[in-house]
Amino acid sequence: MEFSASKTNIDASFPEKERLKGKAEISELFEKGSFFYLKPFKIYFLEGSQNEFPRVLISVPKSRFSRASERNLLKRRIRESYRLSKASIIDRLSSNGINLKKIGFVYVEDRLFSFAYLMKTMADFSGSVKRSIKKRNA
RNA sequence: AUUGCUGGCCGCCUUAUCGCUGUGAAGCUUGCUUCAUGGAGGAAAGUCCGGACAACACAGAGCACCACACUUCCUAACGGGAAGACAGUGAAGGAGAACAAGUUCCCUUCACCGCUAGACAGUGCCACAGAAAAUAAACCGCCAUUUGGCAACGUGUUUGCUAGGGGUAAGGGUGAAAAGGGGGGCCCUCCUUUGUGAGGGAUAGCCUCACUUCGGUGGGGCAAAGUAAGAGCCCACCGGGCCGUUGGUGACAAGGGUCGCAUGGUAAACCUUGUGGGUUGCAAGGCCAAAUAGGUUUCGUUGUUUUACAUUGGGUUGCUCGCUCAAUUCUUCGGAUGCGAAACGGGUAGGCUGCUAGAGCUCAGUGGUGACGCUGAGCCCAGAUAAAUGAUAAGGACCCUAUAUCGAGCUUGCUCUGGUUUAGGGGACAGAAUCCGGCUUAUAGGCCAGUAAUUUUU
RNA sequence: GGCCUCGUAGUUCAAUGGAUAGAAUAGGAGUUUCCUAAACUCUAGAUACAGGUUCGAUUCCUGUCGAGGCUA
Repeated sequence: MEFSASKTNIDASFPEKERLKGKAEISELFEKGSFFYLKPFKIYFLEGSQNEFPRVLISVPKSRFSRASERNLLKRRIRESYRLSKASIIDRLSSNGINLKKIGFVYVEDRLFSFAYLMKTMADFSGSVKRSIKKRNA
């Protein structure tokens, strides 16, 4: 498939241009994007054109974790798990003809989950996106 | 050695892989790659104080408002710290006249602790209880010099009962507090002006000498106390007020004289006195600046309008608006408005700066009881911004629990201040956001010093 | 980042510094009723935590903890 030519670019890095920032950009995701629940996240996404890398937002609400160190720890774990499973996610989505522009991970559980659990969740991510899109179109 | 208290210090380490980010260098595809080298704390937290820095304001003084409040020192400054003073609490010891006891009070030592100016500048408050609660006060009692009534026989300047008035703070009970504290007010003689009289003695107390375990003990000397009743009256002592003296930089302490000395507590009630405080905060402030909308100026364009949607006067109506009638003024090279273009300035998103070399860190010497200061040498040690400093794996050290075994003890199958093995579990509190100095709060575990108690050994 | 306000029964609110902290409602028990509701009677239940000032603290002061709000 044609996307495989650019597959060399998909490594395990997480540079600044793959992060979602700025008030207008984030508002667009939350107002126009769709969402679904995948424990422990509420995941927002917005579809885009081909050959566009998804930009990612990670959010841990202050109301659930009042300690700044807990929020930092969770955000690092989420970012690390996304970074390590990014290649397989994009590969599987593009093979199904889905291109995402923006993704938002919002942590909605009250407990701190371990890194291994988050890795498992990331493995289910692409399948959940596919199901969500099918359900929305139906 | 264990446990407790106080103070100080540390707060996992190593390797590999994959990532994030600052700085420097090189390369080119000018925003990427490669290499090198940095990358959370003792509280980064709470935002409780104090500063630096920045913008704005500002002749000077007073009032108001807010904060602070023993003294001296440290400090850039502080509501912070150090050393002291004084008060309070606790413990131990001592004194505590005349039988014992030793509460309160007093003295000494040690520890802890204090938002510790002023309560004779003024105002307010002090519930309940209690007679009385702040200009003191008479409920039950007690007293007899007074007045009235009744009774008695001893017929009186009588005695008893009772009522009113007067005096009195010993006793009673209340309360957080009852007017500074705890004691004493004894014995004898004389006089007539029967008195706060004179004299003598005793005791407390004071002075002095010797000894001392510094707490006292012993010797000598001087030496208190008015009254019908009662003691808040009198006497001396401690404490206190006022005025000198001495010591201390000072808070204050010691001691002398004088005043019997009713006048409490609360200022974390109002208040008074003294000292200090301009306001806002790095999202301060400075610079660059897209798109869209709007502003100003210029140019272009016959798109629209310019005898009425203008002005003035009259009528209608109580008045206004409205309606209606009449008059006036201007002109195409002009005005108003629309459209298009350009420029200018403001300024949003966004970006850059402020931004990290500092009241800096380490070491050595030195002054000071100490907080801390001074001198010299060396060092550069986070700067993110939807917010970096991480994840995984392996190994090591540490702690806890259980098991097995060795050792020790004896009650001989149990115990442990011990050593080793195996298995399982644990690693806290917590994340820089302009920067410093403090305070407060959270914190698994470990180390050091001082101190108290207990046990063992010498 | 900066600033302000408030914590009282399960809930909503009271209470000059003065004694057993009050009321409504919810809860529990009982009376009434064939049963339930309503009504009536009784009952348990709280000053966020710690320290201080005071004879005495919900109230005054200080510090923690928690909740809510304002500002850019």
